[in-house]
Amino acid sequence: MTTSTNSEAGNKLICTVDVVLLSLSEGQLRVLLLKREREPFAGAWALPGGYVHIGEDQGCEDAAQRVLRQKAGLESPYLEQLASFSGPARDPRGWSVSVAYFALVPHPEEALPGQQWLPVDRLPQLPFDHGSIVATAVERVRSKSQYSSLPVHLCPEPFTISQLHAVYETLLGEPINTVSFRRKLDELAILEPVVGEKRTEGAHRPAQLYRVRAEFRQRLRLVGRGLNR
Amino acid sequence: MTTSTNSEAGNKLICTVDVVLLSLSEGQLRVLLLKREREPFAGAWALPGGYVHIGEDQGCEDAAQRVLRQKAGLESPYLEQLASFSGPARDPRGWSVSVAYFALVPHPEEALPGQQWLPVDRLPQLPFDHGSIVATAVERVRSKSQYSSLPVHLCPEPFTISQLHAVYETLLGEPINTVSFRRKLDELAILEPVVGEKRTEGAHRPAQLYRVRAEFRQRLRLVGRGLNR
DNA sequence: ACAATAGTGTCTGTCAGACAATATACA
DNA sequence: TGTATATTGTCTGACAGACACTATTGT
Repeated sequence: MTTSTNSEAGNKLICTVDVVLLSLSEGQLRVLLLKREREPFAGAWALPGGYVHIGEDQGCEDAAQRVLRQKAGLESPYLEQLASFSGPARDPRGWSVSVAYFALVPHPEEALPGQQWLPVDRLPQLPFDHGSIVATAVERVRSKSQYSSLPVHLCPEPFTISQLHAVYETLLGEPINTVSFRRKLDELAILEPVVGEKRTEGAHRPAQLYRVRAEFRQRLRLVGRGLNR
Repeated sequence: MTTSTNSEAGNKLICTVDVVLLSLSEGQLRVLLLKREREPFAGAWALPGGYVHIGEDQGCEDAAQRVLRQKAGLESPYLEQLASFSGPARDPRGWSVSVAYFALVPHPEEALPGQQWLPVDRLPQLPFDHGSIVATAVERVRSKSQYSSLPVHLCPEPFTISQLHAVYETLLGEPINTVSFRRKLDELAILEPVVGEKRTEGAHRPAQLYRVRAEFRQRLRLVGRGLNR
């Protein structure tokens, strides 16, 4: 067994980024998977990802934004570093480090060819360790939803309080008191009302529309004592 | 400008780990710095860190444990992944990714030669981006202290509730209600009393000694609604 | 008018913080 | 006995959850 030295040829280390792009549709949290065009795992559905381009990227977050732009056509969704995954076996090409990010977007109209939005609770086996990466991201998002404004990034603007309420309930998997929810949103002061109103299907009072205030478009807001659940 | 390709020679990517080892002494949160023996920044005080050894390490966490063992002589403190730091400029040797970890230990008797424990609030300029890494770690630890059992790893066992209380107050920087604190510890059920008792300096009732229950030596315990402050 | 959802006002139980009482050591 | 800190018991204010009431639309 060779005593490993710093970073010599022959035993190259691979460095990639992977992005867990999440969205909400049909009452389910879904993740974007792409059909891989190259080996390894060509033809399999996997997370969007790619090599860090050291001539081009100013950091791994840059690389993640580039991957999102090039492979999912997205410009600047809410993006946050998740964790790094590493080891000799996770990628058949060799010892690898993947810096994983997660991003949240309102659900797009339709998936492009080679794209698929699958419910995170019913995923097939994924290549590499993408299964664990998705699981980690989902856990993080559900956890942060308990005490932050993170989920607003899943709502297409403008949205009603009821819509946002439903989003939180889906993520947390249990009912949230509507009165408390409104109170919290008030305290947080991340939303601003939009002039127009909105009417739902049926015959009832229309709901005020809101959008996220610019200051919180990229930054989160943490709540003092959670949503209290 | 070259269109960057995957990971060809000439433009090698560097992959390292860095560890923010934290401890509490004289009422201050302190970080371990080591005098660098090699370039770059030979002679400067910096975080313990090193290359990932792909022939030896089973992952970056392994590498971090190895660094702690070899450079600080520690066996298995509480260790958690912090974040990854990357970019073309953070390391003069080239485009680099560092997977950073933080670890908590009771303050050791004395620093070995070439080691130094400096207060995190009064650090000099550090090489690389070690200043940001430490800042991120401190923020994470302070934040987690609000709602988890993380700080127990800073107390030399066995310890009294009063000691632990002081640790929390130091980390959070404000007084914590003693009654609430005891109640929370009770709920958490992470501590178990040790047979012997302890007497402090003066003349007063001795305090019960506790240690962390084995189940929580490596895992954290989260509190429902924080320590409520 | 009726149905249905949006939004608000008010009461109640729970829990963190304050305060006070008790416990137990050494001097 | 006196002093100092540990530990426990009890009261109180703040706030989340429940409930009920008002608002506003289409049918």
